[in-house]
Amino acid sequence: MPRSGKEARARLEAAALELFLERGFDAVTTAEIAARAGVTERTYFRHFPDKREVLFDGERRLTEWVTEALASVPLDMPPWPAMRRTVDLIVPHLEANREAGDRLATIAAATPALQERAAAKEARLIALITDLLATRGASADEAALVARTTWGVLALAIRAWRTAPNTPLQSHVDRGFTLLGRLVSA
Amino acid sequence: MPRSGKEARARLEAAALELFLERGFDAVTTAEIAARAGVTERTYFRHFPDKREVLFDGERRLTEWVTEALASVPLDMPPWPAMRRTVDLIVPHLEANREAGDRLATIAAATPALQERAAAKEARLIALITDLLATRGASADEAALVARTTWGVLALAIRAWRTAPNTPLQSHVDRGFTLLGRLVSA
DNA sequence: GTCTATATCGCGATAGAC
DNA sequence: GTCTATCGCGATATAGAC
Repeated sequence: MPRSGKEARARLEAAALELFLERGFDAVTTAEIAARAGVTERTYFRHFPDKREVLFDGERRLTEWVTEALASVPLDMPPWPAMRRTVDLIVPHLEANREAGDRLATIAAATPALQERAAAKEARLIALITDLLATRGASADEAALVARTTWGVLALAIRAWRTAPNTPLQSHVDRGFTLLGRLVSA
Repeated sequence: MPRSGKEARARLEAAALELFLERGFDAVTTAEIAARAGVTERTYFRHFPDKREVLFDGERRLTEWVTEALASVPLDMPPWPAMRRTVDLIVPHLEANREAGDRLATIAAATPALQERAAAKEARLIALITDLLATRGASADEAALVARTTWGVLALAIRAWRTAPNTPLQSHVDRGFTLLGRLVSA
């Protein structure tokens, strides 16, 4: 049992995932997660602020992808095309991590508390994108609108992708933007 | 102390609002809310499933407004214009209930747990709108996209309205849709 | 690491309202 | 009288303080 923080954290994540999939989120206690990971409950709460957060480390990576992707887009590109390109750059990451996303979706589907947390994470991510776009020179309104709308298309595409898994995510994304364009201009 | 459930519930809401504004959400216990309302803590939890929910009765009215507004829009109107009209119909309600919204925003601003709940409520409302639009004949994708996007514009307009209170909400809404149109078609 | 506050929920009994 | 809201008591788990 390595005491090194990183490994304990990883074991906690794995233990939580197993237990949640076995019994469902509500039927598992933090004490049980800690026990299966071979640490004390106290240690659990040193790594994660609450019972839900152990499931959302993937979300951290998502924000990194977004930040990096947007940073790689030329500064003279206006907000909307910049975000379209950012979405395109994130898609491969999402495709490569499909299973993690599906697992989370499965567990969260039965747990309102996790849906809340997920909604909050998405809101925070949109706020981050808004800030990044504003830094690139967009007005506050424009930044907020572009962030919300483009991310909305991506979120929608991901959902469609879950029900139609054989179509590449990028196709769902493209279809979403096309549809949006048709709707708004009509 | 009347036994009628409605009054107890109303007293609980009022008591919670007062206490949260006095001391902040985290510094108030459910026992204190119940005490000020003249009931037991157990009774609190019979009316509200958790400590946060007591603040979100207004949200229930919001969903009613949305449902009614959309129901009043002719069925042969396509989803996007139908939602634009729906938003216009909701705006007066929002303007009439500005104070309640401001109060909630004030309390929630300092409380991540309430921001989570608010994000979740918004997600549920968007899901409701999606369903309503689908019932009117929109495809699943179209319904979801229209719901998310139009509500996004409204949410944004409300935020702008809070910082620029002298401009009518409707102007913020119109500005949002105009800006969106410019962005998407560019 | 231990200790504790407090949110949340189950159950049986009671008491207004109709 | 029947309902349903409320009470009183108790149990457990999360989360934070010391």
